[in-house]
Amino acid sequence: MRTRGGTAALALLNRELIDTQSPSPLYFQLFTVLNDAISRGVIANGSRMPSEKEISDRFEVSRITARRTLAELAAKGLVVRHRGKGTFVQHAYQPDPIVAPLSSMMESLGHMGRDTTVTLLSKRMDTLPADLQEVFALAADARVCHLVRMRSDGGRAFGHYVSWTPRFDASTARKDFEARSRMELFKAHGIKIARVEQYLSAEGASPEIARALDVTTGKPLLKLVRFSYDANGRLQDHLTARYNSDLFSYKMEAEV
Amino acid sequence: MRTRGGTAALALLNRELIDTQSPSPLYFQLFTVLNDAISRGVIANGSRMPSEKEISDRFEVSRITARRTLAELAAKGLVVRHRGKGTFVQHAYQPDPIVAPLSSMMESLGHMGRDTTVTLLSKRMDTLPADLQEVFALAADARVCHLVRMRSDGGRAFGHYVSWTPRFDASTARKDFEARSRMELFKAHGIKIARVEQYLSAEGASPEIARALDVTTGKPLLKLVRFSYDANGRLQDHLTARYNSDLFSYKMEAEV
DNA sequence: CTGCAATGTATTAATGTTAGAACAATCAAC
DNA sequence: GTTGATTGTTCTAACATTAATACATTGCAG
Repeated sequence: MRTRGGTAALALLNRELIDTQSPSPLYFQLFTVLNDAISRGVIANGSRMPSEKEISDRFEVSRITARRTLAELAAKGLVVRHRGKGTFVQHAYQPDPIVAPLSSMMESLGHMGRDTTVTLLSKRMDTLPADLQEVFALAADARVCHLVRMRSDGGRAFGHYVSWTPRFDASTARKDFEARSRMELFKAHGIKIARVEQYLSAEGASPEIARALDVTTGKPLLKLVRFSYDANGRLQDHLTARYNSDLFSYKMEAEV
Repeated sequence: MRTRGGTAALALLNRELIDTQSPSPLYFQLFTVLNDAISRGVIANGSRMPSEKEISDRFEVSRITARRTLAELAAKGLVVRHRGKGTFVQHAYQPDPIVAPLSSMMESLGHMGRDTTVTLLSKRMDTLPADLQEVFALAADARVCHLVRMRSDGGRAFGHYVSWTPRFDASTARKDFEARSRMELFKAHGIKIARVEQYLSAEGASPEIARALDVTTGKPLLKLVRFSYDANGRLQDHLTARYNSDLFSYKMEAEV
């Protein structure tokens, strides 16, 4: 589906990707473009980056801007620079992005032949945010189990989950949330999910989520919102997942 | 699924949404936040915006920055400002975002009870970009039908499509591409699609696509890439769709 | 009319971004 | 060694962003 490290692919990195009219600094736009290209493997690990002059010519920016861009990449550790030699990608490289089947429950990340781990970032009983109170049809002061989790692959976080589950209580151990699947936890709490509704969209990373996923604020993320209902049509769980789409994408296959 | 114009929803617009450390100007981050809030109806049409002072307090920015933000919104025509009175949302309001079923072919936008129209932006026979040459397994100099289309609802563009279809030729009229469904066109050209593969991810709007969809450059878009194969497993069509997720999202429902 | 809230205007200042230019230092190829 | 390419350093300059402060103008409630 995609080439890796081909010089031809570099041709796709052109002037069209940055916008002189945008209020966002040029060096930062360029940084975003090259950062993504490196972390997706479009520019192969170990290969030479375009020189300051090449960048300044190709993207029609000053050498100052090209230089600043490479300096930011170097500061982030994605490239190393050597006077007289050039700039080289040095990137703890990750394998192909994870492609998950968009199945109904999608808690089946295990069977992708990839070991992913879950980290519990926060767990507390709290009142629902205003926009969820009506969909849960609970009292405004009801305390609901609120989880923030993160899913990683090879030490690199690619998914961020925020969930609200009224029937979960404070008793469940932290380890259970990390080790046991969500479906197991539902079952353990006597919750039977009969129907799920999922919405897919895109959203820029908020500062908090950007920190968790180690991306820049505002980076486009794939967003999934899932409502899980029991047999009585009662909402039992609300999940908002956000994925770094450099590392993760959903796949759907169908015979027609 | 979402509240509209509730004052409670305004509480979600807080300091957490902007990032002082980001190289992107504060006024522009704030503009993005408020722009999205307005165009999604979180701040209702006709309602009063927070005053310069309220914004400057809530987001912890100077009045200058708050002012600049409101000025940008006014310049874009989303709000009107009156000295002594305040700033008011004046927005040709669109109804609820389109929610499309994520079915295998998804050319069935018609049955959402919404009239959407397709505009052909460009049609030409051209050579494939480097990254597609290998997946199509065609000669580098082969000329393939390249379409750029746009889908709108009520005059507002929400989807942008780029497609490559070797079997399409120059003979098909522009009107056919706008009026007839993609499946009909496939059939008319003797193409039988047997299997599709779709990938969902997120991507920032490039300057070109930002213009077409009337959004700011870099705005997170929902991206769908579809490979359509015939019964022989031969790739017959490649489609890249990008959606403004303020106006459009995919929905999946499943009984468990 | 008065007072308050809101936007409009102006000034000053610190800091960041972008560009252009010149020169130094390093490396590799010849 | 010489040459060319590349990064490193140092200037100048123009412009944008952000903040703090003060004051003017308008609309409205009392």
